[in-house]
Amino acid sequence: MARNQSARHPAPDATRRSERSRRAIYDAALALVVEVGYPKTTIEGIAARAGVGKQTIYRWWSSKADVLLEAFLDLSEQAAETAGEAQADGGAAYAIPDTGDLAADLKAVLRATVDELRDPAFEAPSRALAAEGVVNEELGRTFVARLLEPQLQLYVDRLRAAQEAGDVRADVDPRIALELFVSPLAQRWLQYTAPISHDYTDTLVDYALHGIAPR
Amino acid sequence: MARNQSARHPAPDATRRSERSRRAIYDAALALVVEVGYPKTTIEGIAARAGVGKQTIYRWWSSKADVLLEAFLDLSEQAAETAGEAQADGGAAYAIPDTGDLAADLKAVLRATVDELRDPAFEAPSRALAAEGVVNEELGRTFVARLLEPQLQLYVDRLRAAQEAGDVRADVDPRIALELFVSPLAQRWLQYTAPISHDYTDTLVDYALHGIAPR
Amino acid sequence: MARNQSARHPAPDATRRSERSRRAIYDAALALVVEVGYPKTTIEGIAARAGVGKQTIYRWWSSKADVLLEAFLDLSEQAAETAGEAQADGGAAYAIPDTGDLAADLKAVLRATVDELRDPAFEAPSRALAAEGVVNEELGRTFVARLLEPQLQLYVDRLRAAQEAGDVRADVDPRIALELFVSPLAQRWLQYTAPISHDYTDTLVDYALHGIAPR
Amino acid sequence: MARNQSARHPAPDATRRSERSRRAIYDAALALVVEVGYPKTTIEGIAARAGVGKQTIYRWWSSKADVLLEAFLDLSEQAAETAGEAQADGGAAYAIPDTGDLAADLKAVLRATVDELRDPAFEAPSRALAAEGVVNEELGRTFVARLLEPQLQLYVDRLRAAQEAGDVRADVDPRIALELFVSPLAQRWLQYTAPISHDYTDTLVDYALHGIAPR
DNA sequence: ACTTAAACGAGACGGTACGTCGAGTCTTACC
DNA sequence: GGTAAGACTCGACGTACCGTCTCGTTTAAGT
Repeated sequence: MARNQSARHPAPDATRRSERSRRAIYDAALALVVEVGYPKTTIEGIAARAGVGKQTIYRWWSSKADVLLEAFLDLSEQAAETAGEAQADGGAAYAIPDTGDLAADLKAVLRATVDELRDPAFEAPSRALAAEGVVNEELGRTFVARLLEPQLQLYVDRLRAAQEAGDVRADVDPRIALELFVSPLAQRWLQYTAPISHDYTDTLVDYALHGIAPR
Repeated sequence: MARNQSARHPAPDATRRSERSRRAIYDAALALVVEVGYPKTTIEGIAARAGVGKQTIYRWWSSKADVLLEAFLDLSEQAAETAGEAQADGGAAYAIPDTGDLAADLKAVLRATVDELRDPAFEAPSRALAAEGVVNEELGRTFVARLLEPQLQLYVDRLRAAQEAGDVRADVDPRIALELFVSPLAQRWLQYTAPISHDYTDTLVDYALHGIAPR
Repeated sequence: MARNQSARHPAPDATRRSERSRRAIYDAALALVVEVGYPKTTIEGIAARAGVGKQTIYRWWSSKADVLLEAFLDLSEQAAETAGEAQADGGAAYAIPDTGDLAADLKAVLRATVDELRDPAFEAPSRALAAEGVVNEELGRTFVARLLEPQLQLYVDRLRAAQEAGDVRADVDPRIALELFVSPLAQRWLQYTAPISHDYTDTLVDYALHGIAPR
Repeated sequence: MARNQSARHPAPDATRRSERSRRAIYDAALALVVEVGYPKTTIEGIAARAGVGKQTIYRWWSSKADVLLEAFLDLSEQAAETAGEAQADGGAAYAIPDTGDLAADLKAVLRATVDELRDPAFEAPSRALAAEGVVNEELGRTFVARLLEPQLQLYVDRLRAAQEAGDVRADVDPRIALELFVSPLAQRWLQYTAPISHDYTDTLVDYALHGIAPR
């Protein structure tokens, strides 16, 4: 995304880019999405609030969604760095704890996720990006690759460890397995199909680990 | 949804409504969403294609999303009626077959769902509605209540039957259980997190029934 | 004007016409022109205010200007009848007094005209009709024939009497002569070129009678 | 007129204004008024014909009448410059000739005016503006101040010269005197009360100079 | 008095234009 | 050459009325 190196104009010189403007644009975009919602957030509005010319936005990003995506990635990275042991490779990732009790570890992480999903500063932009991604495949794939997949990979890692510890069957595909508890939460949140809670995610983990058929 | 009896104008007289225009608007809206995509579908475009004045749309619906929602509901109902034993109450519902083999029944239905999700005539509008619903809570809830939940209820029914047959544990909540295989498919489709296939949904059913922990 | 007997529909049956509606339409049209001005007076507005269907207006008149013209003619006739000795032929005409003093008679009538031009109930509709007539030749000619010319004819009559009395030269064309004092007043009023007053019209009469060259 | 510095938007920067667009708008407005008439001339039509966005019109003018007024002023100035000895101050004014024969001078100028009033390129827009001015006092006053009064002033000047030469009585008010021949012509033209011709204006001058009473 | 057809009130309809907003492009002046 | 500012063309918005077209419902003439 971003970086429209398609045959536009001469192609901007990134070394002369104004860091100040970039930050102001990120801040304005995120603030507006929280305050007035994504559909009413406009490029003109972002430019005005950031004290920036419209052209400066069009020079570096290709669309409103693109601006917001980068702003949100930036926000996530900042949050990651702030909140502690950021990973070396710049990923926004914490590892999932491994106390030896898989169920407890998953429940803990999912409870934290539930809490995060309720924080307006995260909810508004991520909802907006998710919505845009549903209808705009390119953005959707970027969103997944840059934000979602790295997080899911943490579950894959934890599940692999569990397989080695014998807590998960060896023939199970971890990438699919994680969806048993992650996707239901995602759908309830995204589509308002039902409320989310700590109890709910606990239940999901239990069902996912042991199935719903009689043992 | 629709029918904004809030203090708009005097409130139109539904008995005088033109059935012809309504149908033409549904057809135009669905066709445009398929052809040019939801964001480029405009009220003016729908009106022009339907051979209808813009005011006729604004008189009966409050937004583009609202038009499309009703158009899609109508389409679903028609499809249900066409395809066979429609329910008495106008519900768009088929029951899930009960051959006695729960796994096989679920796999069959999910395979059919995968196929449907790939039909452009259904995919374009439902994707558009889902996206809009993510960012517009009111529409989202209506979408769920009118379209999604009735379909999910069929799974609830089948799972309850399975509980009585002893194929699902009695302490399992069917409304949550169904999410183990429905939500992962939904998320992959909606967010392009990974490809969908018959094999994939088969696997989901197996994991959901028996869990991922060693038996 | 009015009575569009052109090949429209079957042609309405005037004998069954609702007198009540006609009056209500006249009243509404005149009131709206006074209250909101001619451009903001709409057919829908007149119909609503008169408690009448739009079709009832379109059935009997061909345009907004046409409605107002008849309404104003009706108003003029009423005013004429009310104010005294209406002429036999239904004309809205009083004769100009003939006291033997031409200058005094003309000044008196023009002073009365100045007063009438300041009465909002007359000013608003007649201004509207005059304006429409400037740009719509057909209406303009009707306006002149039905309203203006009958009034000017009174001056012609008075001037002819004056010619017989030797107060006006025999070789003067009365139809042109009257314009020397009527048109300046009309232009000042219509076009706001300068204020109008009794003194002003008195002066006009003096100049017109004796010229501006040295005697 | 124009320049609505009232609390609209931030107020556009006139130095950045596109001269090309302005000219194109003037040309389109005048052409449309001539071709389809004032009522059927629309802002959208002007914009389309001028190859200009609607917003560019709304940015610089407040109404259709305002556009046309400026277009016509511009046309008049151009005509003045083209046709000869334009005044220094940008006034659209020629002096009225002074051959020593007042009657002949006035008749010559009025004959020229009659001819001009028949030129469609002038007639259509000036009729439209006059009509609008009748019903819209603000525009009417601007029309008079910017277009009409400067022309009438020429008559005032000529009449004053005539007073000094002893051809007009000293106690006559030239501003009123000029109306004796100008206003009748104006009214016949504006309101279609009677045809205009060179003979007619000659007669007006004779009547105005010497009056209609016996000498 | 009863019938019946036209006028009537109401208002939905296909349209056109309104005046506004924002998109994305282009130009100007500044640093 | 990047930038703030903002004018530009363009397209869609949602609204107001236009003039036409049904709908029942009066209502007045002719049986």
